[in-house]
Amino acid sequence: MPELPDVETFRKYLDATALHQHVADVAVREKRVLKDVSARDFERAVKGRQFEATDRHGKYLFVHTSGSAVPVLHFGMTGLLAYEKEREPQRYDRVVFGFENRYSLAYQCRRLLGRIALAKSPAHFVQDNNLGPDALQIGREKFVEALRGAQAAAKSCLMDQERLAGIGNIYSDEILFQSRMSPKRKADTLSAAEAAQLYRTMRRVLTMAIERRADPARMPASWLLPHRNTEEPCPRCRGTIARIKVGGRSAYWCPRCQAE
DNA sequence: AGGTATGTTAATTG
DNA sequence: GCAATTAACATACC
Repeated sequence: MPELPDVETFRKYLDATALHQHVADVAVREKRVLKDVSARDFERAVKGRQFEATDRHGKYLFVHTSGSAVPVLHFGMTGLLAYEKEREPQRYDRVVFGFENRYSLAYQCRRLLGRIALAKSPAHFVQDNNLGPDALQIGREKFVEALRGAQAAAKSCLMDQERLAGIGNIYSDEILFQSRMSPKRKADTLSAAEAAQLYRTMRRVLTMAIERRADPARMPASWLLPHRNTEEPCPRCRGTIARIKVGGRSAYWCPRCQAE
């Protein structure tokens, strides 16, 4: 799940559950999810602190606490948050934050592709990891600039976190589908009008996906996302959805609707 | 058994 | 040296 709309949904979930609470206990159950910090140091940085505010940049969630270090949560392909009272440990719990009210917030990650780090600040983290502007923060001009001159597919550029942060495989497919643009289309062949159109579609798709809590079941039936497989017909023309490899990832698309 | 899956990154290729 | 592609990571499902 975790692309920009999913992470924004996790952020709101954390805000609605764990914000303003004091962390009574931190349990690192799988130290491989920690990036550049030991379990001992991570626990020491967070335990006893209060969760004060959250931020998001691209697919990264920042949790400001009453301490100086900022935990940074990244969800890989299978990460999520679960807040629950007197929660029994579950198999894919990797880090669990326990609060004074006996509830806990578990960071679950089945495939261990997600990571938790400590940053000095979101700005430092963004800089250190060469992240581009957040896909919902970037303006049209900068967006066009970010795609200009790239020989790769526009889809690959949309997913390149150093150009633009937040879009992954599913939402890049959705944006191209709604832009009626082929996933094979090279970025350097886009006209100014097409790039601007892509920008507007990107904003609409991400905004609507957040409103629907990034839940595929809630997305409009006219979107590709709920039919993103080769079994169902294109929701627009009832043609056959195809799958091809673009930049090493599977792109689902409608060859009839999305011109080459 | 082999291929696929919402992500990142190290290694490799051109 | 750079940009772009591929392999590897870990786990589950068809």
